[in-house]
Amino acid sequence: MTARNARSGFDWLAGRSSVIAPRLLGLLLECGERVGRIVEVEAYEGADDPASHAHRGQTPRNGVMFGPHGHLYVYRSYGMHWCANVVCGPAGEASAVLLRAVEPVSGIDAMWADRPRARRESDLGSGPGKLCAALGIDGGHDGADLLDPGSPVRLALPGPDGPPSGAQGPAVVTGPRVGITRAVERPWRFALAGNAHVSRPRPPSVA
DNA sequence: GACAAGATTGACT
DNA sequence: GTCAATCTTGTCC
Repeated sequence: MTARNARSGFDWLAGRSSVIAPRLLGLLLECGERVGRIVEVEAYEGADDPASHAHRGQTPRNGVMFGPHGHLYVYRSYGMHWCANVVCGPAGEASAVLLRAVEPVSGIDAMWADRPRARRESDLGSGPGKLCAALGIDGGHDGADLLDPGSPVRLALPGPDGPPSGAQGPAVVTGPRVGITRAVERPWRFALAGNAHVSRPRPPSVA
C-alpha cells in the first residue's frame, strides 16, 4: 500500500456520482484505527437530483458538497444519526455518494464499543447511521479531506495493486435508493452482491 | 418566529 | 411488520 493514499490515485473521483458510486465499492474507509470496506453506496447528484440535499442550492449545511471532490460531507439525519458522503465531481456541481454500509476490517473492538447494541458483526456498519457510529464519524469530520494522509478520515485502495475502478471486483447489484421520496426511480443504489454487511432493505436485482 | 419534513434506527407486537 | 424517538435544517408567513 505504498501510494494508495496518493491523491493522483483518485483522479477518477472527479466525475458524476452515478458513475463514481459503484467504483467506491470495495475501497477502504479509515478513521483512526478503525477501517471498513465499503460495500454499499448511493449516488446523489446536485441540482439535477430532486432527492439530493443540494437540489435547492448551496446552504451552510451542504456547503461541502459544492467543494472539490475527495472530501467528506457529514450531516445529521432525523436528529439522531450521522450520515457520510464522499464528494465527487468538479467543485460547484455538488455531486456526492452516500456511504450506506461498510464491512468491518480492523478496529472492530472499538466499533463494538461504540455500537454496543449491535447483535452481530454484520450489524456494525449495515446502514448510514450505523456506519458513522462504528467508524466514529460525526459532524466534526464534515469537510475532511479523504485523500490527505494526515486527515482523520481517509479513503484507501484495498490492496497494494488493487484496481481503483472496482470494475473487476465482485458482482455489483443496483436498485432504487432507500428512504427518499423524490426521484426514487433512479437506480443509483449500488452494493456488492451477496455481501452480508449491506443495509436493509435488501438490494434488488443484479446489474 | 413558527412549522413541517427528513438520505434512520431500534424496540415492540 | 409497525411505530416511536429526536432535533436539525429549510421554508413559509
